[in-house]
Amino acid sequence: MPQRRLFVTTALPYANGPFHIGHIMEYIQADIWVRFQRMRGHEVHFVGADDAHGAPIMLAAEKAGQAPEKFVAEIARSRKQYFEGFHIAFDNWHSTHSAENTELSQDIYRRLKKAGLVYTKPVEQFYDPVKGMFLADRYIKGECPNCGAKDQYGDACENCSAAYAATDLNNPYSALSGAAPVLKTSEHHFFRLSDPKCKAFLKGWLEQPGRLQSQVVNKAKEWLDGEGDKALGDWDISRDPPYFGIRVPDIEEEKYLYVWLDAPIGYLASFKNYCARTGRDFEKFLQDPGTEQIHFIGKDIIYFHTLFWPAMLNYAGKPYKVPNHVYVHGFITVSGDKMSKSRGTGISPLRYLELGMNPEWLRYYIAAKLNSNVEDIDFNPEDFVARVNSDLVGKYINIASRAASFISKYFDGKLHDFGEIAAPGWAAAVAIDDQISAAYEGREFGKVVRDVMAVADRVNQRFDQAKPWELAKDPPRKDDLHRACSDAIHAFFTLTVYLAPMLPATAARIARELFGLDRTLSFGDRKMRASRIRPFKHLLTRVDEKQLDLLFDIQSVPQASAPQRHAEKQQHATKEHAVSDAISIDDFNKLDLRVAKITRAEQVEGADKLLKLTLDLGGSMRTVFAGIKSAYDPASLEGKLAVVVANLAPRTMKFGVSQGMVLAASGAEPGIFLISPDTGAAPGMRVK
RNA sequence: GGCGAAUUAGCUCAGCUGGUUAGAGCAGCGGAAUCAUAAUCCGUUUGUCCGGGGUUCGAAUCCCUGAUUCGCCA
Repeated sequence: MPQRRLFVTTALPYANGPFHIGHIMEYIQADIWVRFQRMRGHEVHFVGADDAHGAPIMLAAEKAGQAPEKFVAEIARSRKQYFEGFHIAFDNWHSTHSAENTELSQDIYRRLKKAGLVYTKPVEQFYDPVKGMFLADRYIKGECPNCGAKDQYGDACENCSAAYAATDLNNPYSALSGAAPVLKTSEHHFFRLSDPKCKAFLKGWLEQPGRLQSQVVNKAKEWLDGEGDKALGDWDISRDPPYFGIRVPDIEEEKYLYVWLDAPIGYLASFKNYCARTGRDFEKFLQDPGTEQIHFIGKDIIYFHTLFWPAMLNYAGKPYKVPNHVYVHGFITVSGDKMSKSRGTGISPLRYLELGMNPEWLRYYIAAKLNSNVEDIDFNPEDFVARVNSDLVGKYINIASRAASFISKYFDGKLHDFGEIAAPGWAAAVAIDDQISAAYEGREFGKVVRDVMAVADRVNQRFDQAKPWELAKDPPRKDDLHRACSDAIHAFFTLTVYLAPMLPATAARIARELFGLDRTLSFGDRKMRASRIRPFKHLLTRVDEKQLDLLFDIQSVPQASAPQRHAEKQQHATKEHAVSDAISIDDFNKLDLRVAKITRAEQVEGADKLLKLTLDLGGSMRTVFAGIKSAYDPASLEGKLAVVVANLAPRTMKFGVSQGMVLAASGAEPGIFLISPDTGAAPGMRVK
């Protein structure tokens, strides 16, 4: 199989807020695909960036009392914790507000102009005389010209659902300043998308077999082939100041490129930044005919990615290349409801992590529901619990769990060598390799999951039929025991290879800790049969339904600013107590750190940061106040293990005496994370 | 209002270009087992394949029509 060179991106998130579950779903989808391609030995470069420009960000920054540069930089800083938290392995993360993007965007603009596809014409638009800026439709309100309803937006009436132009509104006013807008004319730059050669190119591009999903082709052709007032129009690509964006080059007047022009160019900017960082030749790479440029996007931005984007790239010419594929996914709903930030529904990815929920549960669940269609998928809590607990833990992990103990106990970890013989469980697993591979390639992750679980079922069945627990009591049949258990372990390894793109961390642990493999898994490993294993350790816990209750308990979602404040305070506290110079072991030994079990956790009346914890230190009980209210719901803490500084002098606080301190991690980014001992630790144990 | 997509067991979903009595997992029910993180195994129930027409020897699958939901456009 020839090696492929893949340049893969995910849609650029708008830098005006934190990630929501929809972003995470897209990243998980792309990441799984990318990891699979890497396991097949292909060369993959996977990049993303923040989409930092445009009026909404400019206004949001203004509202926050910040320069837009600073505003988007802060958003950018918050991204890392999501990628690390959900094992999303971008090679590079950049921003459209960057030198690379300015250079590339202006370059592409110039080339389009040179190709005769850019022209200017005057546009009359509402202007806010107080703010001193032109107003997009969404910033204009007024009375509906049809039914007279008040406070309607400039595009459609929420009351009678009539559609109209902003200029049709009666008594219009600016949603920003309240001032009556005036009509004002300015010169705008347009991209001649309606040019016949442009449309002909797009038609050819769209219809290239295998390039796009058929549903996407149909949608795009609807726009492309529109007639009359639905005909494809030219694209307004400039904005007047004030605007946070990239200057239109080579003109005297101050004008900016529309954010949607420079946004997709951010894919290339991020990649260029990455090339510079890793010593690659950006232009050479793009021009290599073998390079495949692939974009993962959501269905809401098909328009931009199937019309504007390929046309821009095509007419900009070399070194730019048109996308090879645009892979579109649907939205994620939660219990059937459309996600809505304003209503506070949906799942907060950060909260998911803060609750200590395993990111691979979510990766697996999303994978199990994804296919190659543009369909919405639903996050259903009961379904989530069932899939993770039954499939992942009950079927798949259980194979290793039940077979490994015999191997360790009776065979000193050595596995049976089947030689040329294809043991049945392992053979069944290896036999589906082509369909697994094809399903991954075609983004049919749900099929991967179904196929893998079908084999897991069969392996469990065989294991039951062999009755190893009886064989173990019958010394003459020890060889049968060895075969049955070894076959199960071999099959388990093959299934682990198949699931590795979805469960990268668990697969890596299995490879390392169970099979002693000190390298990353490749798809070629599917046929490998190890000669021995190490003792089995707990691999994956089950989902506790209580965690889901907390995940959906909107009331207790930490306010965005609260963790931040706390983190600042923590840093402060660290400074106060910091031992800046090296310390001796004796100094360290002064600390009496103990494992403690949180037996009770309660809200403290009147305290906005504290929770009152009752700790079991293995015999003695303590009361400790911890400043973790912003990050933890009391109910989620009960029963958990923590680490406590047991010999800290008691301190009288407003709400009582605190007899120690619970250790937690926090950094510049929001979030507080309790330090918890690994499974097996018991209350009272000393931590050293 | 126009165009398009979706609608299959309690839940989540498979069912490719029409072909025998419509499938899986989970949940439910009855049993077995006790190696395994109460996991596993065996057996078993459930469907007007959204409604109604039509094409066909034969339709969940094609056509028409209605309902609901969701998009895109106006």
